Amino acid sequence: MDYKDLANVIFPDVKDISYYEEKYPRRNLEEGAIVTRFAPSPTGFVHIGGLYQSVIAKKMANQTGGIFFLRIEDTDQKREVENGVSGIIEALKEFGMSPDEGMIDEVNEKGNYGPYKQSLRKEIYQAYAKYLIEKGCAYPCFCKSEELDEMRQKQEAAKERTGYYGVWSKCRHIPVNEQIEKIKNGEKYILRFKSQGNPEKKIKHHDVIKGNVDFPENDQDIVIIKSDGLPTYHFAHAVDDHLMGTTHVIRGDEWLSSVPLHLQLFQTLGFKAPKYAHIAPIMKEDNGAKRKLSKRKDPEAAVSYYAEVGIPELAVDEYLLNIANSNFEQWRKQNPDADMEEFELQLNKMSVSGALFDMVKLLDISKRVISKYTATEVYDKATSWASKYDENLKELLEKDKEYTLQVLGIERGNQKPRKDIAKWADLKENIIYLYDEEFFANPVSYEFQKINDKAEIAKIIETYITKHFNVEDDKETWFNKMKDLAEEFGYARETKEFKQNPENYKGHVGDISTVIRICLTGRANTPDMYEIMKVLGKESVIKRLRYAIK
RNA sequence: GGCCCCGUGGUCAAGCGGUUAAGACAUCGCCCUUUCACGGCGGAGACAUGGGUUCGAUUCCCGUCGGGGUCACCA
Repeated sequence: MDYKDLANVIFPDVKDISYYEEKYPRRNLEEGAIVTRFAPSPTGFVHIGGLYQSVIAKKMANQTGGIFFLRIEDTDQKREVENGVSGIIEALKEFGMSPDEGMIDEVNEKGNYGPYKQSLRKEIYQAYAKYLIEKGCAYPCFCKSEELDEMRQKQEAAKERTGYYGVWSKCRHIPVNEQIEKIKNGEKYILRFKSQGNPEKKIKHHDVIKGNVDFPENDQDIVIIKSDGLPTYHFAHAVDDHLMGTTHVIRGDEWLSSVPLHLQLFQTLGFKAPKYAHIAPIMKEDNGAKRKLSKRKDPEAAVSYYAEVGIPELAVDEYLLNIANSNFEQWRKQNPDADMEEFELQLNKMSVSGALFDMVKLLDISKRVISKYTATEVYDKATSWASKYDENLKELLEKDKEYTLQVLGIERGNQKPRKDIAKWADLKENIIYLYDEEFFANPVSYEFQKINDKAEIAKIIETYITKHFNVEDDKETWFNKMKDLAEEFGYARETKEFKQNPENYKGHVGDISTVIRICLTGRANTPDMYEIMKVLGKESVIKRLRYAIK
């Protein structure tokens, strides 16, 4: 009885690995092309950190003429969620991170290296597990979980390293014929890797992001095939990334300490190891302590949150890119209109430690992104957001599309577009007063500022309406009339004049225009009033002004 | 606790033996402006700490402190 017999008892029916080696030939890509992937569990939930990884992975693949693929890691049935795969695919799509290969919906996929869902690759893993058994590099372990727990407790009590290794790995030393006998007797078992590592020795590893990291060699006989016949993450990672031709494993840095194990796995399987790029997580400050953005505690951890509040996907992508390479913002400043794709991301410039998530900065980026949109783009994007999250806004926008486009076009498209909308959820408050029905239906109470004498205000307004106001005026004329009005009431035509000789005036043109602004809009702060009057039109302007002083 | 990683302004970060220690966001002031937003200019604000090494350390080494990760039949 030898390893070969053992292997045949355990996996009588699986194919030889040569079958898979031929079925999935090396990819024929140019030198330097990066093949990488996003490999989430199908929980239906995409964490901002997952998006972050995808942004980086996709960018690296695109930049080098490589491939970015999506692999679903569903080897833990306990975590299975209904429609978990499509949720991920949809999210990636929204953020422009659709993969080149992999799952395209709940059941279908594209690409020649599939299946891209691990539960469908069971016999592939088993073939390689069989290969390891034959080589004497893997063995069945009959320990029960209670035994394992007990062992761990002993180790802890003795202040020894925990785990299945060295003298603790009792099943490792069971003779082959006994192993076969136990299996034939129906004893339950799982498969473990027979580690050849020596923790006294160090391995040198160069991580693309973290740089040089030295670890003790791995000597843990980790589980490779679980009792349900599915592989553990570690084993699946080695087999899949080998077969799928992954050149760079870009993943969260919680995996960094598994590198010695993974390297060992690749080596004993006879695979060429990929390069590793371990990404620091996005953190959040919590009572003075730092922790990863948490799915349970932090709404902004979910990628869906950004859609809900109406932050454009592009803004989120750019923010993430900015965390990845801080020189992105310099590049953006020099190339304000360039596509994000043109920026060249460098993995080795990434920070080795986790950045605190900065919503304020994201919103700042978002303001810039939105300020660049045309009125039509704002209309389309805002309407699509509103149709999901704000029916009232949707109605408002759609009631008179032409009018809305004018409203959205105020101070837009020029050299210095307004940067006052950070997210679609802010839009309604920003424009609602420009709609007459809303304006008259919900009169806001406001306070006049410098000029607050009712009679004086009425006189100013009446004079403006009868003597000066004309929607046909060009901006300069309009502006001069405002100054004329100021002068008539004893206010300086120019702010500067007033500042130089305040004793000569009751105030300056700004005080007069503020009166009109407040009467017209109910607000002290608005975009350019000339443009607003143009959009409102003659009738509305007069109606509003009269209404205010009646 | 063992192992590993990290510690530059409030935040993100350049710099990596000799710098007036960049820049962005936030903040404050001024300018621009009929208001606001934008934009422009300027201010305040940092090398965790103690020892070395060195002519000279933010940069190199060690300790301390602080932060993070990891030690599953989860990924």
